[in-house]
This record gives sequence, structure tokens and C-alpha cells, in this order.
Amino acid sequence: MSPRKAAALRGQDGGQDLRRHLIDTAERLIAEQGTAGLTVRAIARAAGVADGVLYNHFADKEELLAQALRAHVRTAEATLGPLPEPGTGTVRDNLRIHLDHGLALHRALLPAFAGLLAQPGVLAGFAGLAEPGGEWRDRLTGYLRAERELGRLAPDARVDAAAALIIGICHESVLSLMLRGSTPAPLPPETVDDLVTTVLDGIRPPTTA
Amino acid sequence: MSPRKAAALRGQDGGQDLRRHLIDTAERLIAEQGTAGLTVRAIARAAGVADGVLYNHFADKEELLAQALRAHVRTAEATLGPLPEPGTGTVRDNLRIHLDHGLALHRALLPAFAGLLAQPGVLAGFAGLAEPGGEWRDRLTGYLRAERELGRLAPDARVDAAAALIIGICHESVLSLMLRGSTPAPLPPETVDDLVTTVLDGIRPPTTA
DNA sequence: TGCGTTCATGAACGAGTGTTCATCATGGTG
DNA sequence: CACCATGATGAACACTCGTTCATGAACGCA
Repeated sequence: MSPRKAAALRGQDGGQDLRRHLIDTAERLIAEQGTAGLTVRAIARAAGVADGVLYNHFADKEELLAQALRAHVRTAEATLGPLPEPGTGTVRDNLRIHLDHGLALHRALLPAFAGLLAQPGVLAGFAGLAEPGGEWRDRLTGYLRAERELGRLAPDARVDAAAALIIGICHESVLSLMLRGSTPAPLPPETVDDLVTTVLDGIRPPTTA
Repeated sequence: MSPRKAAALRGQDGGQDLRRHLIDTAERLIAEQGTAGLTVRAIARAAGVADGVLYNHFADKEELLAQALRAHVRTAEATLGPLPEPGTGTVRDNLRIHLDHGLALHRALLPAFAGLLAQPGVLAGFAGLAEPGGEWRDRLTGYLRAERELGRLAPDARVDAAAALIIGICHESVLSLMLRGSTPAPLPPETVDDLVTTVLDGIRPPTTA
């Protein structure tokens, strides 16, 4: 890229636009092929700039990757509808919404984070980068507790177990497909219904010995 | 290592012992730190042999890794007790055994395979290398179907959903801890009981609208 | 117009990777 | 004892990685 084109990209604020352009490019590459094997030169080439331009705006590759991953998480969450409030609708429909939400989130995020799973504790190295889907997990657990307190679930309903099962389905659905090398596809609606029904029936404490 | 020591290692069968020694060493390294960042030179150094000795016994690094991963899977499975036969004991106890089995298996195998999750379809490149825990999954599904045919589960029990939930718990338990960078630890027994109870209660089709 | 600052450029560096190959010690065979 | 095939050796090769740096173009300002 010629300096003129770079300057045009940069715009009028002293280089903030190119920084943003690099983050956007890295985010796109992460969404397409994950962080594994993602190279500094590949980002620069995809952005149409020189190899070492990254170091004019970031301390190192890790800082750019952390910014791009954060942007990727925000983008994925922005495409999803709102989670239901406790006390509204039916618990069954709300569980289904949570499950659909979690499935879509994990489908979008797990491949991007797969390359970071390898080294233990690597996520901690990306300061401020939360576990993917962490907020969704917290909201699911909170939702179930709230419904129990509202009396829409049995007083001794096993909400922790129910939450663990729903979270597990999200990981299982995406991870097993990744292990097989396929692109994660949405679960069939009747399968989702079966899962929600099983969890909902099981969440109540046993009434028969 | 001197050629004399290598010859002593090799023994009397023309090099098969060193081949086995390399597989054993790679298996140990995989068990300790996974396949991610595992280098040809690191294996050779750990085995106490020269850098390029691998290529006297394997076509390339991938062939050695596939052998070592296969050995790792066999070792992990060998440390686990037998899975229950349909029609014996209680379904509850048997589900708990399956879940314990699956948890131990995923704890042992997922970290080793994490480095392979990144590139899509990479497992297919390791000819004959099955998805980790694949056999366990098949046996769990078969077990549930058999119990239903034996009449020890309701005729319309949602066995597929139950299997998916149990498999999901295994992935969730290991994967979420890996994302946090911790070493996967066993689930508390009361948590496992809660999960089994929830799945078992939920497996029966709903009796109340 | 001329100056100084900003910052993209792209070649280069050093480290690390998988892999190859000429060399040579070794043990078995005549 | 002399010879040969086996296979371990470790230096070297070609490549990629993240990162650095001297160079010079473009801009705002006087």
C-alpha cells in the first residue's frame, strides 16, 4: 500500500482509523478461521498494509488479538435477541430461548477460542478477556434461581444441575462437531424441544422413590 | 546419546524397541502437556536420542503423534472400570457409572486433543484415530436403548436427549475448566448425584401437562 | 516555501520449526 | 579377522514466526 492510501485510510485523527481497521480485519479473520495459525503477516496482508504496521498501534500481537477477540464476542452477542425476564412467559419457552441463545453463542465463539484452549491459563494472559459465554452462563443460573423464588419452579428444584445440563449441551453440540471437523450446524428444533423437556421434567425433585 | 546406549535401548529386534520408546515418550509428554507446542526436538530430547532419529521409524511427526495419541487413548481407557450391562443393577447406579466413566475419560483425553481442535478436520488427517470417547458415547446410547427395550425405562423415554445431556456434562466439566486455565478436577459426588437424578427424572415423558 | 513531526514501509534479524543427509560406530555374518 | 548392512548421530537446510529499525513520504504550520 502506498503511503497516500494509508493516509487516506488513516483519515484525520492521527492514526486511530488504521488501528480500528487492523482490529476489524483481525476480527474478520478470527470469525472465518479462528485464532489458530493466525499470523501477524496474514492480518497485515488482509488489511492491505505493510508487515510491521501492527507495532505502530499495539505493543505486540497478543494485544491486537485480545482487542479483536473482545470485538468478536461483542459482535456475536449483538446478533442475539434479549434473554427472557423471570416471571414472564412460560418457563419452558424461556428455557428454550436460553438454550438457543447459548447454542448460537458457543457456535460463534468456541471455534475462535479453540486455538487458545491448548496452553493452560492462556485466557488469563489476555487481560480483561472474559470466558466466552460467561455472561450468558451467569444469566442462565440467575434466571433459574429467580423463577424458583417466584414459585414457578419447585422450592427444591435442582436449578444448578439444570443449568449445568443446558450449558453442557452447548459445549457438546459445538465441541463434538469440531472434533469431527465439521462446521457446527444448528440443532434440529425437535432435538432442542426434547432437550428442554428432559431438563424441565428432571428439574423437579423426585416424587417417587 | 552414544550409539552404544542407543543399541542397548534398541535391544535385539532391529529397532522396534526404539520405535516403541519414542511412542512411549511422546505419549508421556502428551499426557503431561498436550499436543499443543509439542516439538519433534522436545520428544527426541525427552527420549534421550538425537534430533532426527524420529525419521528412522516414522514417515513424519504426524505419524508418531497419531501413534502416541492412540496409545494415550488406550491407556486412559485401561485405567477405567467396565461399563455396566443392561438389565443388571439399577438404572440409576448404571447411569452414575457411565457418567463417572465419561468424566474420567474426558478429563484424560480432552487436554491432549485441545491442540488438534484448532484446525478443522485435523483429526481426519490422523488415519484411524477415533474421536476421543467415541466408543464410550456409543456404549452409553446403546445402554439406554437396551434398558428401554427391557422395560426398565418408559417405552417412550427420551433416551437420545438423556445421552446428549450426559455427554454434555462431560464436555462442560472439562472444557470450562480448561478455558479458565485450571487443571480439570473431579466433580463433587453430590453434584454428580444431582445430575444423574435430574437426567433420570427427566428421561421419562411428561405425565402432567 | 521550508521545517519538524508523524507514521507507513519493507527489508532484515534471531529464534524456532519440520525435515534431510553425509558420517560413522555397532553387531552380525562369512 | 574382515566385511557389510543397520541405524543413531547432529549439523545443516529451507521455511515461518514475531519483532525491529533505518528510510522516506505526507501533513500541519509558519
